[in-house]
Amino acid sequence: MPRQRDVGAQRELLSGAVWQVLAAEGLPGLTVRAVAERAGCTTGLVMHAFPTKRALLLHARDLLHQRTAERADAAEAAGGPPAAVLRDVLCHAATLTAEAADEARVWVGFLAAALADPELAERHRAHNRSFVNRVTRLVGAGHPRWAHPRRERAAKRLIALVEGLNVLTAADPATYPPAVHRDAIAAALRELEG
Amino acid sequence: MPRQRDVGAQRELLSGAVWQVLAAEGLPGLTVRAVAERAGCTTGLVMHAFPTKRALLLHARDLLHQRTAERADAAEAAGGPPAAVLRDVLCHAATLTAEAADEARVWVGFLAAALADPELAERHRAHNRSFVNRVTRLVGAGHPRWAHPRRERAAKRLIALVEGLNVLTAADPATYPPAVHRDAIAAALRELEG
DNA sequence: GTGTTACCGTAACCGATGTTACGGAATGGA
DNA sequence: TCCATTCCGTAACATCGGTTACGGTAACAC
Repeated sequence: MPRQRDVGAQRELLSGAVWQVLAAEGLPGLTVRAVAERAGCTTGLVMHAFPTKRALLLHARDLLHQRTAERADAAEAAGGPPAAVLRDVLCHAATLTAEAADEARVWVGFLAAALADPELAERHRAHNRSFVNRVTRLVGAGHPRWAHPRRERAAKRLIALVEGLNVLTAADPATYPPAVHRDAIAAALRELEG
Repeated sequence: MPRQRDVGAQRELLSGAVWQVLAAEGLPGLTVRAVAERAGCTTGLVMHAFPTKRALLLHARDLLHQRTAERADAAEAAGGPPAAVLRDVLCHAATLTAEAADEARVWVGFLAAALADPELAERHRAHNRSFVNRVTRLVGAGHPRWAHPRRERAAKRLIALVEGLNVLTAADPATYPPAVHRDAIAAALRELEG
């Protein structure tokens, strides 16, 4: 039984390379060769770790979802008053750091790819809906008297605001610095409370 | 002097074909051949109307900007109380119709392309900034006492909300029907007035 | 140390894509 | 009617991208 490999670790490494390429070169630059180069290997390893390029993209998409969900879980687990938890979760989804800016560019790349790939689109919807559910729950924690539809509408507004800022920031960071994100989130939450 | 052509009309036709391909096939499907087929011609005409594929994209992008600006101008020209004008302009930017849904998908395609093309990115920023200026002006019409920075922050929040909804709707129209757009715009404007 | 076996780098293949060059066809004037 | 000239479809070219197949190489068992 000769040398063994850790397929899971390889796939995570390659998914990370996918993110880097998407952040640096955009969707048109996302080739198997570019991913291999970022990962420090050749296309041979890539095509042995994944049956096809689409499988690589799907894995990278799912892993991104998982990572962001973990961060949101952590923000929730920190506890505190409902309004503060909601604010923290939204801030973790916003573009307040350089890494978050990269992530926003990656997110746009995946979104554009999803508009041409039903399976990728399905993952996108599943991810976004689970985020809507999370924020709906957090809104409900601060407003127990509100009926579910009202909570959900408020959640969708909050998410749209944050994702819109992320998308706009991806193409024009100078116009949408972190202060704009913070101000927008604060204003939206103020409206929710008042 | 043999047959003459209307180069401008050809370019507009081809730009329309670019939008159709982008809406139907997404950015990966946007090839010169696909555009030619949509336009009912061959790649020969395309490459005679534009020196290169990038020039075609830039023209299509600019034309899209121009059309949306014209619609906003029309909404403004209709007149009425400042709050109503602002609401109408935002509603024209939102995804309330099937054509608007196509447009949102096209917008995502251009955005993803812009993240890999500095010139396309420059056009995107110019367009978005002019929209920020427009909305800032409309906010100011309803709130003459507000200083410019406050108007601009409010405008950026409104635009982020609408664009976020558009982007999310492009991938998941069922979760973000027109009613959600209308509700979000109404709530944001209510907060602005109150 | 040696043999066996899984791993992966190399390199080729094939379709697709942007771009170019040529030639036929259609138009407007003489 | 015929010609000259512009336009654009055809088809080829070079390159690139995803995928595949082969062969060397490195690790583990004995």
